Amino acid sequence: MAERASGETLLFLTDEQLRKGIEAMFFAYRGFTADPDRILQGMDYGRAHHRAVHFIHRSQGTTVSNLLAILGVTKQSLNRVLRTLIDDGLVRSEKGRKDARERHLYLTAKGAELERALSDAQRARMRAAYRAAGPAAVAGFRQVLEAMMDPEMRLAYNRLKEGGA
Amino acid sequence: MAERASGETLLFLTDEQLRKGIEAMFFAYRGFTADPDRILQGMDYGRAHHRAVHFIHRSQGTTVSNLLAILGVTKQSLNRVLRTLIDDGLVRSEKGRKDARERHLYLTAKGAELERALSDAQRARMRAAYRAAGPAAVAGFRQVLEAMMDPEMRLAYNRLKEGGA
DNA sequence: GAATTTACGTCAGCCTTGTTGACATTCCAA
DNA sequence: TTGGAATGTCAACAAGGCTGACGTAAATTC
Repeated sequence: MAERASGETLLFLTDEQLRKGIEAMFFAYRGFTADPDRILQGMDYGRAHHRAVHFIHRSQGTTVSNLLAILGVTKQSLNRVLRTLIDDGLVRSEKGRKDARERHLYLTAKGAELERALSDAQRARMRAAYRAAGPAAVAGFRQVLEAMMDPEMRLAYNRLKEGGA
Repeated sequence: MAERASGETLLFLTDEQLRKGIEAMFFAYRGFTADPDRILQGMDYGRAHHRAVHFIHRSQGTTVSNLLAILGVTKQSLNRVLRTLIDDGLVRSEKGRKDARERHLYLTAKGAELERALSDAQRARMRAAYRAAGPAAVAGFRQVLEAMMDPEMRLAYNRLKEGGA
């Protein structure tokens, strides 16, 4: 607790400590997805739809290939999800003006409504966890998570962070 | 940064801050699973096998129903995974002595070998992240994750923590 | 202007991992 | 002895990944 946080000192990390962290990630991620999953079940949508809706909301007008890079799935997989969202009127797809090959994606009012329901639920849990742990813990939480990402994902993450409204 | 960590003060948490946390979880979890996934691909196993092997290693001699509770899947789903692991000689299943309905699960030498390969990879990433972030951040990381779990999962997590070698 | 590349959509088929429902067995406990 | 718990297993299905192949339109390059 009283040590330097700047990582110059090589920490002694036992396998035990690391294993606890691994299991914490596992169980916490379950909680992290539980509330949106509950909302989605019963609708014809799943976690994949949630992810698409989240990132389209985040970056209105983003292109398909950009979304592909962020989500890290194949275009066939994304397309299946996107098609249902478009057919159901949650997402609008627009030909690019500058480059007409690109499709720009937007949430419709209906899509924004679902996004709000999902993110409200997820934020509520995150808020409760943040409050329970306190601001210093939150800072550490974010630091460790960022350090755990693959470099490309860290880039994507930071691009999103900046772009934030 | 200079505030109390004990949660008495109600924090002001913007949707922006919370969203960043949500996205950090998403991208970090991808990194978290990436290395074991890479090892598993090519073998006949997947992430579900990893989880089973991990928790059997963790609690040698655990029963099927205990594993079921920890993993949060149906017995049919777990059984499929378990059967291949047993058939391939990675896991040994033993009738209980006290209660012969129960099956106690153990890793064989071969199973322990796979477990080691997987957890070495996962620990390496976790270790790097912990070192990069520093000990104070690590404490916060764990606090927030624990606060994010569902209560039953937190119980399971804590039971495992105590049981640790 | 022709050839190539890029962005996207789509069809078909496969795999893993989750689900529900039904049923059999074994065995503990009241 | 009888009900319920712990387990195994069969069948069927769905979500959401994947690969491979093909088509089209538009941009870019030669």
